[in-house]
Amino acid sequence: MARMVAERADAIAPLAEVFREHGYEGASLALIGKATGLGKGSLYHFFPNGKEEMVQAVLGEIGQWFEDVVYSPLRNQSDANGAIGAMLDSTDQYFRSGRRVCLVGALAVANTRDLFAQAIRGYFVSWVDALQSALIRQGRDADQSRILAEEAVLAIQGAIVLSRAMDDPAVFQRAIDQLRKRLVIENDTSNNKGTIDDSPQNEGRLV
Amino acid sequence: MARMVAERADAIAPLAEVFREHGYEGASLALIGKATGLGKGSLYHFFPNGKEEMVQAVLGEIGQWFEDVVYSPLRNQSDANGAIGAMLDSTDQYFRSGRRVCLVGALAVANTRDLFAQAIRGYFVSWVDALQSALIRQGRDADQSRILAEEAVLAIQGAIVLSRAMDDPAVFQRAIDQLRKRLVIENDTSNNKGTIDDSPQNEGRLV
DNA sequence: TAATAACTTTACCGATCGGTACAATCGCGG
DNA sequence: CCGCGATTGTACCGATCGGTAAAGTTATTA
Repeated sequence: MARMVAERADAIAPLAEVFREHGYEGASLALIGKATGLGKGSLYHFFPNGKEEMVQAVLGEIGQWFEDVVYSPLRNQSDANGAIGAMLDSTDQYFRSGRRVCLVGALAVANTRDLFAQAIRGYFVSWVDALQSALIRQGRDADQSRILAEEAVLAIQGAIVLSRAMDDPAVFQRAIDQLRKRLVIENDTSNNKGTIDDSPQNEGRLV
Repeated sequence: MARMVAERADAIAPLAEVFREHGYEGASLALIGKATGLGKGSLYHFFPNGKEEMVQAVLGEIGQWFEDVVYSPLRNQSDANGAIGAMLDSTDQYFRSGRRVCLVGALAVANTRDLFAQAIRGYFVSWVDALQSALIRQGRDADQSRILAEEAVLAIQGAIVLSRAMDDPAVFQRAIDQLRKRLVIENDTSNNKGTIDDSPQNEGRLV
C-alpha cells in the first residue's frame, strides 16, 4: 500500500488547482478534500487556519515559482532580451494559453481581495518591477520601461479574461505575439544597433 | 410613504452591484435582499428562476447600456475617431478608473462561466467588432484593426485586474492614456470640431 | 520495543445556503 | 367599495457550509 501519511507540500498543487477553478468561496472543504485526497482532519492538521491559510500557502508557492522562473531572470540574467522572451514563453505555458486562470488575478477582483491584499500586490509589483528592470537593460528609457512593463503585465491578465470569455486560446496567443513584438528587440547580427521608436504608433519598437 | 410595490426594473441596478462585489456564488439571497430591499418572496416573484435569472437580467441590462453608449457609436458614428475617444471616456467612468469590477469579466474567469457563456461571449465579441469597425473607418488596415481592437478590450480588462491588485486607480488611468495614444489619431488639422485643452491633465490634447 | 509525535477518521456543531409554500396585504379597475 | 391579480412577509425545507473535538492509527525515535 502506498504511504498513508501525506506531506503538506503534496497538497499545495491540488489546492492551487481547486482554488483556481472554484475561487476562494467556491472551493468548499468537500471539493478541497476530493482534490487533495485529504480529510478535514488532515487538512486542518496541515493548515490550522483553514481555507485562508491554504490560499496563503498556495500564493507563497506561486510567488516562489514566479520568482525563480520569471522575476529573477528578468532582474539578473545578463541577456535581458532573452529573459523577456523566456518570460513570454513561460507565461504562455503556465497559463496554458489562457485556459488556466491566474489565481492571483482572480483573487484581485473577488470580494476576498482584502484578505490576501499583500500577497496579491506583491505578486504584481514584483512582476512589473522585474520586467521594467529587463527593459531598462535593453537600453530603454526608465519611464518608458515602467509604462511598457505595466502594459505587458496587464495585457497578460486581460488576455486570460478575454480568451476565456471567447473560449478561444488563440486570443491569448495573439496577445503574447503582440507583446513579443513590442518587448523583444529582434537582433539581426548583420545590421546596426538601431534606435527605439517611442512614437505612439510604434511605441517601443525597433526601427 | 413611497410606493410599496416595487418594479422588477428597479431591482436590476442593485443586483448588478451586489453581483459585482460578491460574485455569483458569493452573492447570497440574504445579501441580495439587503441590496435590493426585497424579500425572497418578491425576488422569486420577479425572477422565478432565482439567481441565474437575476444575473441574466443584469447581463442584459449591461449589454444594452454598452450597445447604446459604446458599441453603436463605434459602429455608426461618422466621426470614428471621436467615437473611440468617447469610448475611452465612458469606459473610464463606467469602471470608475478600475475601482469597479467588470461583472462580465469576473464571470468569465469564474467556474460559473458556462451558465452565462453566451452573454459573456456576446459582450466581448460586440465590443471588439464595434471597435474594429471604428478603427477601419479611421483608415486602418482591417487585419491590424482587428488586432488593435482585441488588444484594447483586453487591456481594459487587464487594467481593472491590475489596478485593483495594486489598489491604485492611476494604473487604470495610465492604461486608458496609453490606449488613447495608440487608438486616437490626433493629427487632423483639417476640420477640427474640438478644442484644445491646456489644463495640466490634458495638456495640448484634442478633447 | 516502548514512548512519542505525526497524521487520519469519524461524528458532530451551529449557521447559512438556495429555494418553496402560502397566507396576508396591497393597488387598481370595475 | 368590491374583487382580483400583483406583490410581499414569514415560516420552513433539506443540503451544505466552515470548523471543532477527540479517539484511533501510523510512523519515528530513543
